[in-house]
Amino acid sequence: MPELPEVEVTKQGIEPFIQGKAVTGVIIHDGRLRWPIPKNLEKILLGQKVSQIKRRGKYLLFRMDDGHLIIHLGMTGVLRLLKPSDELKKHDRIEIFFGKQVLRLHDPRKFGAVLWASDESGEIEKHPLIAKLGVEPFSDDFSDACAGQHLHLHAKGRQIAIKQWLLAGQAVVGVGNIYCSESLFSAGIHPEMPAGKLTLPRAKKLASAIKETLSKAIKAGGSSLKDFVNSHGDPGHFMLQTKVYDRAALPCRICKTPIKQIVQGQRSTYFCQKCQKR
DNA sequence: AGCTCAACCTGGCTGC
DNA sequence: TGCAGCCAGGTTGAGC
Repeated sequence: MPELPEVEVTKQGIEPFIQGKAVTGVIIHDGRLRWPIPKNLEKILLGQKVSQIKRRGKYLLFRMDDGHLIIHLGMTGVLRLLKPSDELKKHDRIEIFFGKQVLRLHDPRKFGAVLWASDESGEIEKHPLIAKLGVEPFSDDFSDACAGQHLHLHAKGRQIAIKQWLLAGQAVVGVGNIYCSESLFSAGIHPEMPAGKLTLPRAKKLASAIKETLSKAIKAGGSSLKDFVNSHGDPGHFMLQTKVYDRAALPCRICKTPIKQIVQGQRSTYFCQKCQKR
């Protein structure tokens, strides 16, 4: 479920309600996520206040008194703020209490992560999981003025298919599997083109396609995802109509050519052979 | 350094 | 209805 837009919407939905609140308890129901949830997390977090929530790529960074609580939703994670009396669901992995509210991570596939990074261990930007991430798509580092050049420079010399290169997130973060296919379609770029062949004009086009795709999705998430606060319904999978993703053999919305599905780096890619050029 | 690929884990869907 | 097989929004880490 979570690509960057969902993570951003989660952040925006939760932050106003727990900002300034102190942790009053932690219950780990099943800590066997991507990495084990630290067993002493309750001891660490108890009494610490959340001053803000930042998002870096698909990571949520809760700024606490003595460090950062890092949460990643993986493939299937959902984070919601509920009442402690609300019924616990199967696959709820951890609860973090803030007085009369509780933050619950629901994650069937356990690809998510809940970690602690103390201030003593260094700046959060230098944390091993954060340090090598590409630039944020909505930051000054990816402004309309420089985003094209940024992509162009990063892609230089790379032989890897542009789809896999973009998905890897080393140039720009947050372009997951769905929005990767969508952005390449919007930019008219064939997913199998070697990244190094990206010209500056096409890089500029790709950069604006990425930003537009993601911002539309954030808006859609903001309006169609139920709130993350006191919401019992499963938000499920809310995408606006996609242009190519999950549309194998269906007609291209522009030229009617059947959409092709291929596998690249163990992930599905969807594209239009006529609209997208190498 | 760049690239490929297995692995982590559960559930839902398809087809026999 | 049951069961095997395949697929799924992410990311690391091993190995070449």
